[in-house]
Amino acid sequence: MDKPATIKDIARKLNISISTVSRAMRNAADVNSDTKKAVMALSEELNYQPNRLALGLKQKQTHTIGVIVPNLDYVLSMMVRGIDEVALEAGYTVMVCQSNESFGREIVNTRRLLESLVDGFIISVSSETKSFEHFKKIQERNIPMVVFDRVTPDLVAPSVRLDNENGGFIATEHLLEQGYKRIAILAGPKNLGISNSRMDGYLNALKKYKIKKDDDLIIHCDFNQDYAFFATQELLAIKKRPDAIFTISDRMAIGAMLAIKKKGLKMPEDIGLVGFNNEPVVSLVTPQISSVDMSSFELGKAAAKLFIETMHHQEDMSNAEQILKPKLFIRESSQKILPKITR
Amino acid sequence: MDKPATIKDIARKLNISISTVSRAMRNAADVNSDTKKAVMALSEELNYQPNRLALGLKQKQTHTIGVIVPNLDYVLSMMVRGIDEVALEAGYTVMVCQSNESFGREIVNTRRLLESLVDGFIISVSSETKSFEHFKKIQERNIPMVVFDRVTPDLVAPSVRLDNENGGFIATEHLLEQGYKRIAILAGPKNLGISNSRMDGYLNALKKYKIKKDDDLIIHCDFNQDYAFFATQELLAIKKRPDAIFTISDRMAIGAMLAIKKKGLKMPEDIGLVGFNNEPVVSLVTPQISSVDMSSFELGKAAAKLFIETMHHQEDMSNAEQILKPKLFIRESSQKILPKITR
DNA sequence: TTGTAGGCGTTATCAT
DNA sequence: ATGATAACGCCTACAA
Repeated sequence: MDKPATIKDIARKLNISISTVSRAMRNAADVNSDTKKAVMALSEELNYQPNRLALGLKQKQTHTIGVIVPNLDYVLSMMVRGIDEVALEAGYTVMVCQSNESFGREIVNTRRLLESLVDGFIISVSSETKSFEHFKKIQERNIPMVVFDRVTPDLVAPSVRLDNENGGFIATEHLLEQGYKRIAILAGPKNLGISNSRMDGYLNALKKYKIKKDDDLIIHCDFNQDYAFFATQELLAIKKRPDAIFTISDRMAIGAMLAIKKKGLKMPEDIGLVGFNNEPVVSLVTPQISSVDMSSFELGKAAAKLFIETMHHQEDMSNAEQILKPKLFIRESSQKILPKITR
Repeated sequence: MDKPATIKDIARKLNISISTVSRAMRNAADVNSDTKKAVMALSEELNYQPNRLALGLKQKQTHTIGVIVPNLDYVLSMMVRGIDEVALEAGYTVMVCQSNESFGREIVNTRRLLESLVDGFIISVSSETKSFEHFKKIQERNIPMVVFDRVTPDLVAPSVRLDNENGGFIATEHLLEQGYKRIAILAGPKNLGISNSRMDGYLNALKKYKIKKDDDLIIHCDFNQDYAFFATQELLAIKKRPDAIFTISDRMAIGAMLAIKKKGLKMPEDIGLVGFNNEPVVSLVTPQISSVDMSSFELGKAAAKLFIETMHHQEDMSNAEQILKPKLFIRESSQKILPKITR
């Protein structure tokens, strides 16, 4: 009972040829229904399962999509679920690899998946990645590739992402509308497009409201609660401290919140706070934190759909770009002015 | 530049035989260093990458581990990271599939991975799964398989899990020690071993403290915040309401907390609450929720290590069982009696 | 040290 | 309707 049955075994036992069995399996048109039945019965009995490696080797496609993500936090695991959903539907198996935000791991993952002859890639790049040669190798081979979420201009490929600039803008504009004047931003690593875009949105909002940007209020730190905590402590220590903080992730917002509480400041009265991602946790903490929502699950689905389109179209789709609109969820941490009730 | 270079291409260009190239690649002992150099140079130039399918087909092993998990929530994604870590180290690629808590998806995933000739499986079973035939097929083929986290007696295999019974016990005992008398439990689906074990621990603790179990206080509900919310509302509505609740997950604890707050009850004074998993969120909410910790990352690593052992050992390891000890983190939600300060 | 040939499990082409 | 055969990319006896 050890090694799997092959069509060869079936052919031998049935005294017919391999090719007939092969045809019967995929119930091709021109095969006697009796032999077909016999083949089916025996393959059932022997618990036959096709060998995907052989198949892949032969047809040069594996019906597998390689997905590379920097981690599996709340947002990304939702996206992966979305990808999975659509891919499965379309008959693809998904192979998920985590780069762990490491450039090296990303390269290894890419190579392995390439060697495994995946039919294509859906990628969100690691925060450490500054060179894109490993991904360009994919493109040189003409293998379909879609990037999602963390998109970068250095990598020209069909992409699905949030309108991060707009996300940064609406978050900041909201704070301005609430009357906050000195708004700080906790941004991510400098090379990360997602971070820069959100910051651009922040800067545009300031500009619109004719507020000069103050470099003291712009902090780059790791995507991480602890860093955000310390960064916020520093922010709160400067002479003219900010009266609001926009963080480009909820994790960071949590860190900021803790630092604010520790300092004894009240939200939204003393200081406003807006995060990004709208993870469930933000409505569980006190005060509830306002946050920019992207619907991660939908974004994942969109990425997979775009991928499948890319597969089927012959033309170059490298500038297909799908941009989802963010939505701000306003909560206690930033709502200084209560909405008027009109009647 | 389209299709990948093969050793055949290299052989042809170098006017040597395929086997020589093959040997040179894996720098076998008996190959002229000049030809070796030439091969290396050319393979570099052609950007040669071995074809894993061909390799796998030939050697009947793919250096790939199939991992099947019910979802990618906080706990499981930490475990997957642990698995990934160890597997990568050992030269394995990990293929993660989510069953989405669906029996059907689990079967499909298993079949696909089997067809892909993964070298083995590391599995956490879906909550919906009551029949295990699909997994037994793996074992019939003598393919190594380790189950982790969600382990069940219906599936005999090497396993790594938390001592869930003990987890339930220490949580409940803690509540009893704090003076709570009517302790309810929000358990998971009835067929889920992880849930039953935690409940056993709960029952044992009651027994130890000579408290009769009260079926009104034992609720089975989905692993889910909303269900827990409603279940708790019902619990709080009965005439002799519980004065403490133990939930077998933190998600459920959150749901319970919300219901408790809504009812206007105070933790820990009016009612005690203990969760399970010790996810970061429990120390962010107010009050902070006590929770039983399992170190998910370590558990994942242990699972992968056990898997690799299983691979290398010839003997049957099906009753290898590794059980990690849980640890209770006591927080505001259950600490009625403040610890005495001794001097 | 290098080459030849057969085979891994499957499909596809061409016969029959 | 069915069979024989070559091929996919690689490895491995065995032979030279």
